[in-house]
Amino acid sequence: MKISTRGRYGLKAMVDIAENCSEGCVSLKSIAERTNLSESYLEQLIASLKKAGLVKSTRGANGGYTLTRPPEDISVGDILRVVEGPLKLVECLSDKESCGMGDCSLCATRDVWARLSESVSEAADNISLSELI
Amino acid sequence: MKISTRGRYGLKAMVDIAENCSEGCVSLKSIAERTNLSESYLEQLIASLKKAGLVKSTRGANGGYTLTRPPEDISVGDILRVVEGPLKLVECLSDKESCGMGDCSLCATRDVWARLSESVSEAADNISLSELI
DNA sequence: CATTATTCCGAGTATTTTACTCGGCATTAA
DNA sequence: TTAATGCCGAGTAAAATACTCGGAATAATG
Repeated sequence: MKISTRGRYGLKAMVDIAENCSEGCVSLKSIAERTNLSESYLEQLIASLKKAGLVKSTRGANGGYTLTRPPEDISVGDILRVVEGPLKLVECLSDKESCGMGDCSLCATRDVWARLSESVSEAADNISLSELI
Repeated sequence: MKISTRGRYGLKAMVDIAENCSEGCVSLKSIAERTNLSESYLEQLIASLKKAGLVKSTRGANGGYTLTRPPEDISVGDILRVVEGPLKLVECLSDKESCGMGDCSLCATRDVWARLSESVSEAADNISLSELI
């Protein structure tokens, strides 16, 4: 039960953007340099973040990325859901069809996963990006 | 960020044992039949649970497994730690060496993972096996 | 207008992890 | 002695992860 590099790098990238976007925007290259992460891989992650509306971009020379909202309005949960997918510890909490035949709401253990997932989710929603800079 | 089959099946198996071990012990085969999981795969998981002291076995004909403690004294956290490994969302919380060079306690995001991990852990420790039967 | 810095896009690939399977030995009840 | 079980170690197929790469589109700058 680990967070993948998408989650780890994605959060690092967002922290970096938040820390450096005060004047204009930050280029992918500079993010990669500061965070010491692969530029091409970061590109993918930031594409997701952009699609989800957490960052916006300007193209061309001097282009780059900025946050769309102030860091206090962006939670770790917002970020993780974008780069990691739903904060649910088992598939069947997001997708009812996924638990094979039978009604998975009858499964004794399902409620366990729901409670654990809820607890991560809540914790993640209660940490804002502004706390990390 | 998903629980693997080890976690899912492991918990199911423990619930099954708890539900059926009242008179003597339950065989691997019967667990596999009731839970509809692969016998040989379950064997591995139960081996871990045994090694960790959550179940004990008797060999030979009529053998099988039982809990070592009453189900109210076994938490979901106990079980998950055995089959899934430490309930830490990133490696560097269990193994300091794992975060490459540099002191990872300085990493701004580390505390995030610590808080989220703590929150899963706490939730898991507060659900006992007896609640699931 | 040419050049350069940048984002954007889609596809491809190597590595790692997961999720198993299998064969055979060891032990014990009947 | 036989049959039912647990025990052990190794092997393997599939899936997911963690990337890389090449090139097109866009915009500032000289």
